[in-house]
Amino acid sequence: MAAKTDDSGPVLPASIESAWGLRERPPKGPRPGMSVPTIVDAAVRVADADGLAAVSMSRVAKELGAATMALYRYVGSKDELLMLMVDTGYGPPPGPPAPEDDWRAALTRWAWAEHEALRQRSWLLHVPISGPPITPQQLGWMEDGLRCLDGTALGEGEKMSVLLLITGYVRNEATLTSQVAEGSRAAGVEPSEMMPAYGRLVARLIDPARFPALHRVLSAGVLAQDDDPDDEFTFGLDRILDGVEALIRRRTG
Amino acid sequence: MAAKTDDSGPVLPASIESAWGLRERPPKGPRPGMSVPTIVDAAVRVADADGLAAVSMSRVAKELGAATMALYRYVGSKDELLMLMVDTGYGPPPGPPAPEDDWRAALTRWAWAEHEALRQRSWLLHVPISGPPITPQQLGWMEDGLRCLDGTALGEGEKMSVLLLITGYVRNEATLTSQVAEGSRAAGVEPSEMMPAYGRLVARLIDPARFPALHRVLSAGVLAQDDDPDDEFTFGLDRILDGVEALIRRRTG
DNA sequence: GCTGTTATGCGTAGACCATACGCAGAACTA
DNA sequence: TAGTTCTGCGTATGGTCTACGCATAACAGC
Repeated sequence: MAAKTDDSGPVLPASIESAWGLRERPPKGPRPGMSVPTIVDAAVRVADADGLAAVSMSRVAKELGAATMALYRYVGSKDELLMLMVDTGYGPPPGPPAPEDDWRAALTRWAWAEHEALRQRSWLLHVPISGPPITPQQLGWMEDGLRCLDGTALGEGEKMSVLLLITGYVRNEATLTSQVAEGSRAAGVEPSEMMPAYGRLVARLIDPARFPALHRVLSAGVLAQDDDPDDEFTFGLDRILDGVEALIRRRTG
Repeated sequence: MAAKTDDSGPVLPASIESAWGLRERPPKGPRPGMSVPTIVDAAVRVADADGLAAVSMSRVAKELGAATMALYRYVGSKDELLMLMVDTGYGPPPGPPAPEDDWRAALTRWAWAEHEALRQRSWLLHVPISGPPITPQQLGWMEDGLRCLDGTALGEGEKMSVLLLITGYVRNEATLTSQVAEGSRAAGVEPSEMMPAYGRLVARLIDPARFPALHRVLSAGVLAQDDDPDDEFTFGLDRILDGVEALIRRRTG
């Protein structure tokens, strides 16, 4: 009752509304010298080049040859800019599933597409997300994911839950992978030597009597050689899809 | 070959080494007026009260009646302090699995324990984690998790992968839940009205022809009533454990 | 063509932030 | 007692976001 909830729901930031094509420009006043997409593209360029930490309002403005405060005519806050950066950073959604794919193949392809987007733009993982997706492309990804489950016997709520489960997994796995990469760059170590070095460090720290299971894992050489991160990704994804498959079979049969 | 890798592996920050009980204090000089645990506790207190964003070096120092720069004698940087905050924020690990529990019950209990820790201290989710765990309690959680899989036919590497899968899921689910809570607080909306409001907003934005699957989900009223977040958590966890169970059966049989 | 309205570009300034550096003094060793 | 070493912390630098307000440009209506 506190907020305006007549039929419009929560208030949408102006820049997001314009991303949906709502809200046309009033004809008065001087022509804008920039546009929201221009600013977002510049911010994405900065993040691509120097990481998310380099994205400051002044840096983005410099990229455009504009003054810092000029940006605030287009985006309401830095957080709003970040949300729009995420939207364009993911890129266009992967498209509907191929007709010859069953739900599992389609969902696998979808997960790999998100994985690839996050691999190319690892700064996406560092953007603090502050709510469910409301930008056009983000919802486009959701749409394409939901379509993968179209033919199945799952309820609509279950489809959504499954998608949430998978996108969460993809994000998480990508986060771990990029942390290894960034850590190795920061420490000046070969990426292939990162996990082995971590294994040696933990082995040196822990007392085998207090950490028997961990000690056993390390003794088995689990972290000693660098595994292909893609194998790790496939492993977890297949476990989850096995679980989803079990549910679908139960609903079908 | 670039870094010092004789037998010590990567260099450990001083405050972390002292958390493991290594590195005793040299006997010279004035007695320290504070200690690392004192500082970390104060920082945790600030985060508990006002969120992670309120944790600045000056705020923590004020909490202790000390000067800002005094903290830097104990922790090398704010990031180091954050790492130590996470270690104590999680609290002690849940302990080894109960003898009467099978792996699935044990792992479920472990996941709920982490879920609960993250629910009580949602600022833990906002700490940018910058690498695999190296602090004592963090590795303690890992140890207790690995023990849940002790009797199974999984390989050591598979146990680690399963644990990574589950802890990632728990974190992800907790993140989503806390975002809803924080969003409702920020918007001044009842938490139970948050997801329905989101559903109405998305329904208003999307064109049913371009987003048919999404439209169908919303029409089915998926977001209309607020589901119990615990049910959502249980759903995803059971899917993952079903997948793990399938793997264990394959390895056993 | 003139006037009023409105939107833009952006300069200034305030309130934070992390942290590099260096100095005064305390507590130990020899 | 002299020398060494470590603590506490004041000062200063360079960065952040953004509130506010002013000059100006472009349109609408008369």
